[in-house]
Amino acid sequence: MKYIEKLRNSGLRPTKQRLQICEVLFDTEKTFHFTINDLANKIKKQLNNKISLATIYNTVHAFEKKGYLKQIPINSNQTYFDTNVSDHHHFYDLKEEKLIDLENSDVGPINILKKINGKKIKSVEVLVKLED
Amino acid sequence: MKYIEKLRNSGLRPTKQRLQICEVLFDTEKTFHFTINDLANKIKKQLNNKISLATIYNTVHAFEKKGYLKQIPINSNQTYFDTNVSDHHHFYDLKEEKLIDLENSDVGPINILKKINGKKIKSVEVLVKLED
DNA sequence: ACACTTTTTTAGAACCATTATAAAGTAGAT
DNA sequence: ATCTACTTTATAATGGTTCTAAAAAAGTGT
Repeated sequence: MKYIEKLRNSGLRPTKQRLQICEVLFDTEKTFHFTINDLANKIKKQLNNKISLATIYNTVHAFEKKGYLKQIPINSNQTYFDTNVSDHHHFYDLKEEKLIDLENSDVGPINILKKINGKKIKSVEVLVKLED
Repeated sequence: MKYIEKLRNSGLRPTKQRLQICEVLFDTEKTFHFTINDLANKIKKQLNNKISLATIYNTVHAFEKKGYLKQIPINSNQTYFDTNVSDHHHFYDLKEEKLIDLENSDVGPINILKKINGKKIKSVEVLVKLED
């Protein structure tokens, strides 16, 4: 299994559940956005066995901490995650309530001129809201 | 009262509660960021009478819909609002969990090159995460 | 001022995403 | 195989937000 080493290298034991969640998240041609609820449904459809909701939460947070997933900053009652961890941005279609990737090259270079003493910039995230 | 007309023009009846919330939100030298919980505490401190939490939620949402407040897109268990409704952005200090305004002039012009068919850009919001 | 309609406020219940708990199961090391 | 630390699990608890339905207030017409 190709994910065993990846997990072990991160200090995460390669359990059956984690490996299966890896398959659902990363064995896809395209990256995608999801909520925990989306992911739970996807897991139920794709796998024969059940994975507890608590495990899904734990695993997603563990993967996020290790940098295999990113949270998308957006106001919603649910938290959105992205399997695309490269530096990029998002459209948010307010009507359809859907996220669309915006590659870095689709957004001109962003230059933050203001500096805060003793703080470093960790990330710059752009959310472009769309209406009809 | 200076807020009576403002409310009436928006189709909101100028009730005692709404006027008092206006005072707390807009009778300040500087704009500020807040959660509903922050606002409820501020109201409790500044006013003698109690305003129901449901009313605070209703009012904040009404004001947001009318454009007197803005939601700040950030992942948190609470929703953050901003009394500064001008076009601007935010730093988010991850350690202190504090928001800092970033004026539009502090961020170079942002040019979204990608277009989505039949959709217009409603807003462009930048969140700059800070670490030590 | 009064009667009438519509909007607003309110306390409390309900909702629901997320987190905590604690017991059972599993992985890895010796 | 045994031991220890980590992981999974079902379920309970938490907590921000929304809903409900009754009481209060605001607006309108007379």
